[in-house]
Amino acid sequence: MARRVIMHLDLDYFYAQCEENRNPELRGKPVIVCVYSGRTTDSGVVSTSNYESRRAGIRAGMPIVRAKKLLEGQEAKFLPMDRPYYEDVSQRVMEIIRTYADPFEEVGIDEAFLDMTSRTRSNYEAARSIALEIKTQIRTDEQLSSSIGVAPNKLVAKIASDHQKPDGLTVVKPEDVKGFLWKMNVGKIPGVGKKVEEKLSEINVTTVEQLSKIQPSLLIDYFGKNLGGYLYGAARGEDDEPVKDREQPTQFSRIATLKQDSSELNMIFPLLDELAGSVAEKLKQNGMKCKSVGIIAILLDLSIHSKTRTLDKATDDVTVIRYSSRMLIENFLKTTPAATLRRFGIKVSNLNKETGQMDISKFITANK
DNA sequence: CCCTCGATCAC
DNA sequence: CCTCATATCGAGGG
Repeated sequence: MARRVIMHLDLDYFYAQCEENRNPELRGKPVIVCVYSGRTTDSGVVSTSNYESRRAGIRAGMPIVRAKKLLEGQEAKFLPMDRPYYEDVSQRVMEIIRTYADPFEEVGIDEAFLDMTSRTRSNYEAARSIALEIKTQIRTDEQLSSSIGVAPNKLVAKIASDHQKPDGLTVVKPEDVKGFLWKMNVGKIPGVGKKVEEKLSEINVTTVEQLSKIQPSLLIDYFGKNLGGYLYGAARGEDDEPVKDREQPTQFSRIATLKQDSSELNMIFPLLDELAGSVAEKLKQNGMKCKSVGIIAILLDLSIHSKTRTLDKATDDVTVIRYSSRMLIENFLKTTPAATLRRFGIKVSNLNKETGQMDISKFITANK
């Protein structure tokens, strides 16, 4: 197997950039795309903001109220998220870049991995010029800036695309991987979030270099076989994950915030019905059926609880989803008397495309 | 092996 | 002050 050339592409401040394109008046001003929860006029959080906003300290996940304070006196634009619109734009961009790679893997709405090995015959300079070509085409066709990382694997490519943003291009050749990662904070490693970072700092590991000095047995003890093994390789810039062509989604979920905290079924049911309709529609759009239906309850203290039930028969019927969800939340409230809900959600999983799918798996099982 | 549930990540 | 969507893993129970 030839040494791989993997590319990771990330559309810069995607939602906010889409909004700037839709309304060029916004350019140059702080633009903040928000998820409004609908409780009070400004309840909710920041989803994405442009760089004018980030300069003022705005970050994703920040309460809208706080963002407004940071931008007091400035002509900032706070906009509600318009997911369908961004999905349209995303789809067009993905169609463009898909043509550049053999295996191509969409990751979320604004990211993708491309395996460029065969197209570049493992040549990094060839990869660099294709990366520039891709960036140019996305800018020309969709007026979007993007950042690209090129490296020997997905792990390093992803870190590289994040390295110089916005409008960046970072190429990390195999011989440069160590130097590139060495001084980085472990938090830069995908999969290392707040919790893992905290746990690592307990054993005095904050940089990739320090992580690379830890015995694999200790990492596995600490994080389990899977994550421990991954971290051991990650510290060395090693990662074997293949770029895989997009598979079918395995779950759909919808979650929303109640207008008022409540533990009353009558208050929850209208929202439940709406969510059930939404996931059922999503199933039908995709020509899929679900074998499991679940609910998600987020309580006053923001603790998250979930209940799932597997059905006898796969369905895309809104009534089945509605009644399964009703039963699950009813049961949850019965068995958790103190529970007061802040948010509520429905998740369908165990998705199948074909109706005959079950028979095939039975056939395989029977023949083992 | 399958199911359920909570935790974590990261968008 | 605290949104929303998806994937993955480990543990526990069967």
